Amino acid sequence: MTDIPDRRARRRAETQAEILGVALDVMAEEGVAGLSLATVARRIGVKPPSLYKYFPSRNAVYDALFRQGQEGYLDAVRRGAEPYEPGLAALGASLEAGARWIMEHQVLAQLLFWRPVPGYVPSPESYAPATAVHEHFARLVKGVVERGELHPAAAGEEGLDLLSSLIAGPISQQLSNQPGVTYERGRFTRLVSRLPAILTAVYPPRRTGPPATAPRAEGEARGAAPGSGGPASG
Amino acid sequence: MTDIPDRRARRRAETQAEILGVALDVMAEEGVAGLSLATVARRIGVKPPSLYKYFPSRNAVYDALFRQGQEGYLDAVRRGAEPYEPGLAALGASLEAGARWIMEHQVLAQLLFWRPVPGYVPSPESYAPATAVHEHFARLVKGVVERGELHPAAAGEEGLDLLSSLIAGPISQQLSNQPGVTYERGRFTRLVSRLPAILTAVYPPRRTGPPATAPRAEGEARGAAPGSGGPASG
DNA sequence: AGCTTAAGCTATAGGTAGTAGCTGAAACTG
DNA sequence: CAGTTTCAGCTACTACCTATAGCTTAAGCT
Repeated sequence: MTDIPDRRARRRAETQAEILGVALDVMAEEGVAGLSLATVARRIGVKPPSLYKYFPSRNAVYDALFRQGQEGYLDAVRRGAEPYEPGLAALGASLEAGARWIMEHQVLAQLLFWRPVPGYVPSPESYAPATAVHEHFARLVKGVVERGELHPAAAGEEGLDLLSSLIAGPISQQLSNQPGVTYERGRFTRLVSRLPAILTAVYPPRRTGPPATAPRAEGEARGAAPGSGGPASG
Repeated sequence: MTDIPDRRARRRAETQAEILGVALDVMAEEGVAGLSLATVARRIGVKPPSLYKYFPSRNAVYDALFRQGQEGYLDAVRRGAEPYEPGLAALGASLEAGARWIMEHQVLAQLLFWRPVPGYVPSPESYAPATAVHEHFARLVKGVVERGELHPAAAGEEGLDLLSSLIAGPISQQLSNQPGVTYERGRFTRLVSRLPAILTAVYPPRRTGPPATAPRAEGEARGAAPGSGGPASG
């Protein structure tokens, strides 16, 4: 039974993966910026300098995790949209899938979306999937517009900025005010399901022209709605 | 010329203030979690242990800054609303004033709204103004509702959560994607001025009842508008 | 079987937060 | 004004961290 050709490489990869896993644990306990390689080494049963055989520096560990996170998040938002044909439903599902992934990977999310580690800057390779995420949502919004569910302006630069801000809001609030809570039980995550309606209200798909300009159109405003039940219901 | 009674206390307060100021500088350069008391000591011209005569620990420095920040932010949102009588305009002005304060105090804002420092938890005293901020906005929204500019649901728990998420979105995006940029030149801060219109769209002031429930009310949606100019404009 | 490579180690440098205890001067007090 | 207290600064030290240098040993390739 000849072993797999490069047994060494496999072992090495396994150890690297173990390091990253333990690093995530430590970050969950001590805070993202509180990662200590010495603690990781202690837990996997080696002396601290041995870790440098697998990663050239602490920041390299962060970078590997950053990359893992970007790829996981990209995968999540893609899978979320997959079951649907292009349209508002696909966009909503993708947003929710992303939010769920974030709540299940809160430590990685902090690393991705905030910049909590002094001295660490993502390498271009690790950052690459972030661009893909942006393109993914741009494509989704374009699909929504083409289907006539949103005004074309939604696919413009400002529209995409607004979209990213709309999703960043509940996520950010949830992570900082109720960390450790699941998606279902979050006071802010529940708002994610209302984003499609809000988007529709901001960029209504009117043949009659672009959205109105008056910021305080009293009697005319309507359309966006709480996700379920009456106002202020659970 | 008898000196001011407690000359020592004044000196001491001055030194404490100097420490906090330099600490802010260091945090701006090295990252919020990258504050090093040794660096601060070097800059103000003393040896590191001397700082412990003024603050019992590094976290105490963070806590003093946290408190300063909370008070500054509370002051900003209050002043922002002051010139207006209760209503949507006051709410909008308060949101914008808060956003401006944040962009002018980005380091403090990170300390306040994210939790970037492992091991530091705000003391109850320092956290107190945060509650006041929440009450401030609750009161403002109540005023808007009483003036008939928003549906009463906006003043409910979920409405206030939505409001805080709506403002947290652009702020969070701005801080993490374009830090160091002024309020005026921010790609995301410009969205802040559109929040009142978005709120109006989500909680339209209808006598006919609570906002509609259907999340994808296609033809019916309208009302929320870009702050100025056409869609996707500057 | 022998050679190569890599994974672990110890020792060390240089950085940090924080404590203990000393000293000298500034500021209160009789 | 003199004595006393208080406090701001210091040095020395502990314990921890990241990271490097260089050695040893064993696993794995040829």
